[in-house]
Formats: sequence, C-alpha cells, structure tokens
Amino acid sequence: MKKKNTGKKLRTFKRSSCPVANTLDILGDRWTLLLVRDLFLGKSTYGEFLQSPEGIPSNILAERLKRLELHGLIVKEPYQERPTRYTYRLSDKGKALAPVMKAVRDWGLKNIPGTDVRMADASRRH
Amino acid sequence: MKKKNTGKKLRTFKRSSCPVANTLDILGDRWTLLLVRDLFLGKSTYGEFLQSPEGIPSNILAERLKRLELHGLIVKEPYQERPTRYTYRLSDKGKALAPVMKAVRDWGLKNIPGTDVRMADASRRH
DNA sequence: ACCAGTAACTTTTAAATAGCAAGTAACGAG
DNA sequence: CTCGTTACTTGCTATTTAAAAGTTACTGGT
Repeated sequence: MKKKNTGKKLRTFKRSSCPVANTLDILGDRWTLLLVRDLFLGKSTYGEFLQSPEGIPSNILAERLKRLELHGLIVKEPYQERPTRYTYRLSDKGKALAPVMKAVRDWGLKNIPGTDVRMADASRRH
Repeated sequence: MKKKNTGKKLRTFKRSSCPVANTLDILGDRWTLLLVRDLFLGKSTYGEFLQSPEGIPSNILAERLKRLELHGLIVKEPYQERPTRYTYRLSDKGKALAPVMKAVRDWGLKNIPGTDVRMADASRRH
C-alpha cells in the first residue's frame, strides 16, 4: 500500500519582514512552545511529549515535530535500531529560544493566578 | 433588531498549572502578539491595527481585542463622542509583556533571514 | 507459532477556528 | 440626500484542531 499524500501546505510567503510576525509563523500556536518547554526540560521522545500534563493530541505532536525539524529548531536522530526509535533535541537555533521561554514563563507566573514554577524552570538548565 | 448571540465559548479550564501553557492560552496564536506589538508601537485604533502590513482580517481583530480586554491586557476607552470612537491601550499587565516582545523580536532577527528591525523596536519605547 | 505490550506514528471523522467579502450603524461634510 | 469614514458584525467556505482508532515494527513470554 502506498502512503497517502496528505499534502500539507506549509505557509510559504512572508506576511511581512517583521521578526515578530515571522517568529509567530513558526511557533505561534497553542502547542509548539510547550514542546520547546519539554525539550528544555530534557524530554526527548515522542512518548515523553505525549505524557505532558496538557495532553497534546498525537497527530498534532507529529505535525509540530516535523515543522520544528523543518525550521531547524530541533534535530531528530535514531537512538536505537530494531526497532528504530528516535530522540528529538534542540539545535542551537532552538536553544536560542531560552530567553523567550524565560520571558513567557516569568510573565505567566506574575500575571496569571494559579500558575506555578514547578515545571517551568527549564530555561535555567542547559 | 436584537443582537444575535454568537455564543463564543472561551476556554475555561486550565490545561495545566504551567505558566507557559497558560500564557499560550491567552496569546498563543498567529495574531495576538502582533496586536501587542502594534500597541507597543503606539497604535491604538481599530483602523490602525487593520492597516498593519500583515493584514489581519477585521473579524479576527475584533475578537482578539475583546479577548485581550477580557484578560486585562488592554483597556478600551472612548476618545470622542458623536460618533463614539475608541482607543485601545496596554494596561500595566499588557506592558509587562515588553520582555516577551523583546525576546521574540531578538530571536527572529537573529534566526530568521529576511527580517528587519524597522518596525520591531517597540519594546524599547514606553 | 501465537499473543500481549510498547513506541512512534497515521488515518478518519467531527467540531472549532480562520479567512474573505460584504453588510450595518452612526455620524459629519457637502 | 448621498458620500466618506470608523468600527464593527454577519454569512459562508476553507483550513486546522481534536479525539479516537488503526498501523507498523519490533521484543519478550508461553
């Protein structure tokens, strides 16, 4: 059986030359930065990402991992064969998001009641 | 004529206590942070937001302004009567996003080719 | 050989959201 | 009374998200 072409069209034209707009085209949604958070926390396998408390749907996870890889923010590499299993790690470009993570975390902690730092101290590690 | 109840349901339950997740529930999409950028740049009216180069659709703009106001990031106030016209301004909570804006802008400038600083130096003003 | 289990995805289907175009309301100017 | 402006709203289609079930490729046990 051949694979069905789901023909995802990735946004190809720039909305503007604004760095904020262009950054949002990569991680402007409800899940991508959460994945980056998990990567900073040291999670690296598909299964680990699925287990995060927010409960990302598996199809969304697969799609986001592809996008992050495509944009060069993460690197996918096999860590075992038979069966082949993969790890995902932040590239340097991905690690450069640490200040963004920290700023977002700090804002949330200060401005949204009911948030706590427990799982959010990732930007200091690595 | 009575107004039609479009019955928007705003996400009411927390996905987790993570400050990053909760922040993303407020501004995790392709438009909201662009609006915040414009507010930092000094734009304040509906028409000004519509004129930004990214071309936000007017219905999305109206919805995002409502959400930002609801979450207390912006304040809407009339600046003239007959006909009544409004300005939108960042509240203190909204202004506290300056470090997020700066981090996102800086990451984009450094990591996305073709972006330029022209319209993105807002986080230094105010 | 057969069955259960695990990891990493993919497919299916329905519901929610985004995007486009057009319409409405409240004026003021001519 | 018509035109233009500002600030939205409405209708409709297209795209994206979400939930659940299915698939692939094994390993380990009986």
